Amino acid sequence: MKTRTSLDFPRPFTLVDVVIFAVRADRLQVLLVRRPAHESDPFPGRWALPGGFVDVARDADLLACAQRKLFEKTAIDSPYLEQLGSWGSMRRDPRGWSATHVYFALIAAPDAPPAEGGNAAQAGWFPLDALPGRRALAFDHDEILRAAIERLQSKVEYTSLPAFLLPEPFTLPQLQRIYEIVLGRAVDKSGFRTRMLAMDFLDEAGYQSGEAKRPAMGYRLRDRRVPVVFPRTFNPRR
Amino acid sequence: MKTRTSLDFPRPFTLVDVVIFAVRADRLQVLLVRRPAHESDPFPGRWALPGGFVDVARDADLLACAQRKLFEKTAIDSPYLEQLGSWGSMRRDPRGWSATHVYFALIAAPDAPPAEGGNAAQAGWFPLDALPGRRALAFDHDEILRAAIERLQSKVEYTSLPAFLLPEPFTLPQLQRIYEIVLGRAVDKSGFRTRMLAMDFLDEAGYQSGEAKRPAMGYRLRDRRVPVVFPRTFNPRR
DNA sequence: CGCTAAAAGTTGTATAGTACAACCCACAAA
DNA sequence: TTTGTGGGTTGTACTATACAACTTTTAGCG
Repeated sequence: MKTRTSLDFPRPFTLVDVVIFAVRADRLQVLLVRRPAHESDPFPGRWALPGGFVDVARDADLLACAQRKLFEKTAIDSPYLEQLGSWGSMRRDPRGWSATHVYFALIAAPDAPPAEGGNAAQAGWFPLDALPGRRALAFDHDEILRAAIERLQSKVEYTSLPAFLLPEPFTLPQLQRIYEIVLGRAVDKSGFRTRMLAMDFLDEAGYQSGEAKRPAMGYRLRDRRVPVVFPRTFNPRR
Repeated sequence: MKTRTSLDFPRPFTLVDVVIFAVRADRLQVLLVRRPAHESDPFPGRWALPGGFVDVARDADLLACAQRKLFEKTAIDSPYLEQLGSWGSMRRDPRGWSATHVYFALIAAPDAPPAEGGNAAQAGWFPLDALPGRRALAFDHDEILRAAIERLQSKVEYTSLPAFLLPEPFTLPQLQRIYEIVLGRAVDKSGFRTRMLAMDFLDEAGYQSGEAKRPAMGYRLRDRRVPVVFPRTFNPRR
């Protein structure tokens, strides 16, 4: 290895992309945007994760950049946001060596379609079981999205992550439903309740009437910044 | 947001750093290297994580770059290597906006000091309880190192990660010792064994005599690429 | 006004997986 | 041959939970 005293060498592109999850219509969905149609752009017209180049003048750091990109697409300014990982290689972008820092966000389901935010790019929600076909996304976004889904599903087994997919206050049956949707299987009601309440991360917020037959207790997260980690996973006795 | 048709805008620096862990002398240790002493370099003479700029000509992707940097420092070519995360901001490097992709590696303890690899940089192993003082590392490497330690310790609670810190074949008592060193607390022998064997990720490799009084069964990992995830954490009855 | 359906929430039981502790076993050194 | 040390096993108590049956509270309706 040579010691580099000069900084005069080629630099890769630096990007930030965001995988935005929400539960809409009882299904886990992801927000995708369409690439511009100009033939001069890579992957014109293809669906892609929202994101783009870091702007060294505007973005103080990677997280701020991710928050900016998320806000531009959803007008949501304080979602749950965690770093997923980074992908970089000389091949992933035809324009040259590029590396993207990927975050994943969990937001409460908006009923309306995504805000167009004044910018021309189309955006759309895609249920995970109805994604654009394999290899259909731009760049390596197929692979990134798979990694995000895997991370989400595995963390849902042993954390309170799904709580970030609901607007507050939410009830325990609602929360359980989200767990079942993300995990793709039924969860026992009794065990679920004792576990959630035992972890002591929820604050009561009064009974929620009107939603169902009998009013259910509403809860808020005591700390919206970080999920709670359970000491065990949910283990059905197969 | 403007659509960027031109690629003529400033790019951040792109780096890769590696946090290399090993257990030596019954303590968890990290490999650090000294920054060059030139006053023109940032943080001259300070300890830092091994790493540096991505070389767009040599490095096919981020992982390859991390492997290269690790090999240059340790001459080890197939350790356990996983991505830790990335850190990027306009402030972390005085030379300008920079982003580093950080990997963490677990290697079997080398008895010899780190290979100097022909390059002048000094390198040294530091036990976690005897690190250079707070704020002593270059860049934001203090923060990165703390994150790496946190990730390692939390994953050790519920994965087979410590197995990558031992040369094969290893015995269960040896493996248990590594768990105890990393976790910083005693682990029950009986429970440890049943758990490890129940997870079915070890292959017997014959009795290892000479190590202790009574020969112990040696084991090899069935799959050296990925750690095994346990359904529960170790939970002493406080 | 009471009956009924449906969802919220509770209670009870069997069981799996350990934490803890006491034990036996194989070898090496004296 | 004895003895010490670490490897490995066995046995018991306990805890969380999976599963299932149950009670409670409301809305809707005749």
